[in-house]
Amino acid sequence: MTSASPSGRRTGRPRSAEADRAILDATRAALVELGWGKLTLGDVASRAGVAKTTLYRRWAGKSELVVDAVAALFDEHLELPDRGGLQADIEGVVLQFAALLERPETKTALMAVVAESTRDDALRARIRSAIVDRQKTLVLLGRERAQARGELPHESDPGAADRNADLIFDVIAGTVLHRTLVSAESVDAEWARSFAALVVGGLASVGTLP
Amino acid sequence: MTSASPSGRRTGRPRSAEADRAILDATRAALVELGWGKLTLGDVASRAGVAKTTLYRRWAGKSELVVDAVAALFDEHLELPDRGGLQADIEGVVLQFAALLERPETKTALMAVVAESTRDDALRARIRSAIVDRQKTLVLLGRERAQARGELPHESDPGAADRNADLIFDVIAGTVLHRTLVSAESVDAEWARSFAALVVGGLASVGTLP
Amino acid sequence: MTSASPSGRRTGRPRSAEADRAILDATRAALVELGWGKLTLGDVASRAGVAKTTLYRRWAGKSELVVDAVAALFDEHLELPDRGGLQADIEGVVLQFAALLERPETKTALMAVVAESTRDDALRARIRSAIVDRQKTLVLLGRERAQARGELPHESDPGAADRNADLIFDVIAGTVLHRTLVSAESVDAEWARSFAALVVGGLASVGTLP
Amino acid sequence: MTSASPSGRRTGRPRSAEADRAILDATRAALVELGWGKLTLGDVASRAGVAKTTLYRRWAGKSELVVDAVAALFDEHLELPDRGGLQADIEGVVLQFAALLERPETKTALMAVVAESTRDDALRARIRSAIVDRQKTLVLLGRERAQARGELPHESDPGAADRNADLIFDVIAGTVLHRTLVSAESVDAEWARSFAALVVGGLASVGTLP
DNA sequence: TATTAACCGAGACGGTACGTCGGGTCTTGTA
DNA sequence: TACAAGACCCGACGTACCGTCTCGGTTAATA
Repeated sequence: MTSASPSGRRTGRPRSAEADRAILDATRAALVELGWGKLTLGDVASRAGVAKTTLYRRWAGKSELVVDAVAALFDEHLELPDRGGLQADIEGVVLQFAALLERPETKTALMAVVAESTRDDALRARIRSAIVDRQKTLVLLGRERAQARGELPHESDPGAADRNADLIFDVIAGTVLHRTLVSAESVDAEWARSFAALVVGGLASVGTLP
Repeated sequence: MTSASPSGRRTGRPRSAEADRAILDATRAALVELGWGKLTLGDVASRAGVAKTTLYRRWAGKSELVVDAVAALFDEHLELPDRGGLQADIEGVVLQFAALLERPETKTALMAVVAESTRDDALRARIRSAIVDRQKTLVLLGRERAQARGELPHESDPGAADRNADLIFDVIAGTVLHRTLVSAESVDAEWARSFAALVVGGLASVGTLP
Repeated sequence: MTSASPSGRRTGRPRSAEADRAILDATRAALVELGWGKLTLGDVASRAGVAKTTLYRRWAGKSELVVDAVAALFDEHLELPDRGGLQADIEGVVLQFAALLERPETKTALMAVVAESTRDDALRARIRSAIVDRQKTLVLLGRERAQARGELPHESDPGAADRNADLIFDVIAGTVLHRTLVSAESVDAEWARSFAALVVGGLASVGTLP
Repeated sequence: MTSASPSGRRTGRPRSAEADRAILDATRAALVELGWGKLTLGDVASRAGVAKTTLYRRWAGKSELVVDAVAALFDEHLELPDRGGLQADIEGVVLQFAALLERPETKTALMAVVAESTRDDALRARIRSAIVDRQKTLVLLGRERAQARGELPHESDPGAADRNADLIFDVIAGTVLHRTLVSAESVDAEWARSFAALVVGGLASVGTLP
């Protein structure tokens, strides 16, 4: 008897991990060269040296593939180094996020998959778990640090705390996104300083209210 | 600036204004039913009772058509009623913008055309002039009113004033956009109040700094 | 009023007769080069300088297209020159038919479409009207001539006459087909003479029976 | 002559004879259900409860497999019972051959593999040895019997005798094939009688010629 | 009022990509 | 070594849209 792995497939040739990697790399390269609109799955497959069927066996379509391809970039490039103070931490994450959004593959892909996700719940869930929620942990971590430093009070009502974190997350991510992709202007250190000051000021004033 | 465009055509049958209207209406209807991704120009044409030729004579492609179709909604539905105070004005515009973004045609279209525009300068310019700049005037108007009420100081340096308005615009538009489309959560009066308080608090604290 | 062609399409761009011709030519060329098995409609289209859609607008599939393409060859190359006697006429048509079946495009195509037609009634009808029935008229014409010459009696029962013609048709066409494609041996003048003698002898002996 | 083919493999697991049988049965079943055109080797393998590898180890492709599958039917169902006279013997073999060709698996397969064989010499050889030559022995046997009965003379020139047998074979097999598959009409006893009469009459008249 | 140039609908056209299917090969674990 | 399973590469399938191009026919400003 032995084995009987509960869910896993047991027989047949196993899927090639090499192929997975090659496909995601090819997807990012194609995004850089062609952008979302002109990217085709046939082209991705041939760049990856892989048959189209191999690609479709793993991903249901362009959107799902691109989400996974750019999610890896978010994992690699977003972190929250401790800069010693709340405003400096915010500046840091803003600059990091902006740098990510200015990469050609991210810039062209992120808005597109979000647009698709407005009509596709499964895709939205995938974006949320692969990209959005991971960014949000940075906000939570930043708050913890600020509270440890005494820069922010400990919130007594946990519901209010969550709402507050969500708000701050939308403010930071949304503002940088809009600046970068809609206004199409670059984020430099000075802009990051101004924006972080605004947020910190806002937090301070809100914190004083009951 | 009367009429008589010097090089304009003079003879022949003029274009049907009826057709323009029918096409834009059909575009919005198709966006609601199908979303950006599944919208096809052939379908728009047949909904509008119009030949594809007629459509292509007026718009270069899907993106341009959709920008014009949703721009009309922005023109119709965005304004800045005077609610008597800066924070209330911000709350009002936030709720209005959120309501617009929750319409199915806007939700699916706006991110998509922005995504396309990351690779197409002409499209970006069209979006800017047809949609973005018109929203920005609301920010400028709001500032004027707040200054007239004495809620905000007059900025002496015009460059700094512009930068400030741009920042506030990115904060407001970006946050609402992110909340609505990325976080996919609705904007209610309470959220609008919290967010507006944050912005006003931030503005106050920044205003006090040199 | 005037026109109103009852069934014909009136509006829109008319179909290109040039395309029809180019597609059939390309089909024959591809049959020669590749044979039935390796012939693809995409390749035919590109040889013809035509889009695949143009091809599919006219023909439902490979079989239908090939039937039409080879039918044209039958029309061009089968006739019944009067050689002055029944046996000589049969020899002539046998040689002609064999020459047709030895062309590479016919050889590879005819059996293939007949094979397909065993499962497709519409295809069988198409083959019958485009190819088979036209050959059969040669048999009927040959009989008329032979009767005019006094070589064959006039059949009094029309049903028996039809059955007889069908039989002779199956004998002639079938034997040549089998010799050429199944036995895969060539048909020369001597073989044609032997075969025609057999048929004429058989006819004579049958004719003497009640 | 038992086994022990000199160069044959000796070690390892021997091939399953069960699998061979299951594959050929599955092939015939699939031919009946799907016809040649829609028959796929993957489907045959799964019907047979066998991996595709196992199938490809034994046959090079669809054509070869189908030739073997239908050849078995020819072996089973063709024989030449002695009916006491040349014409009756011919009628018998005609009816038998026609019955075979009216089976769905034979009907759809035979023309298809012959069509393939026009471009594939190895396949043609396989068809010849597995199917055609076995039918031809019936013709030779029939001639022997007729000569024994005194219905046909002994041919002095062996070359002419071979040519004659080939001709009669093409006439009989070809005519039945054409009647059944091209004309798509059934072969009944009366048609068989007419046709056999024609052949016997032809043979008689030819026999009298030098 | 007649001319005439630009418009209009319909739909065929050459393309490109789609997502699926089948062919034949290869790579697992098991017998 | 064979076997079942199933992933692999390849190439064709038939469809859908793209944006362009004829068609025959209409319409309004101009001459």
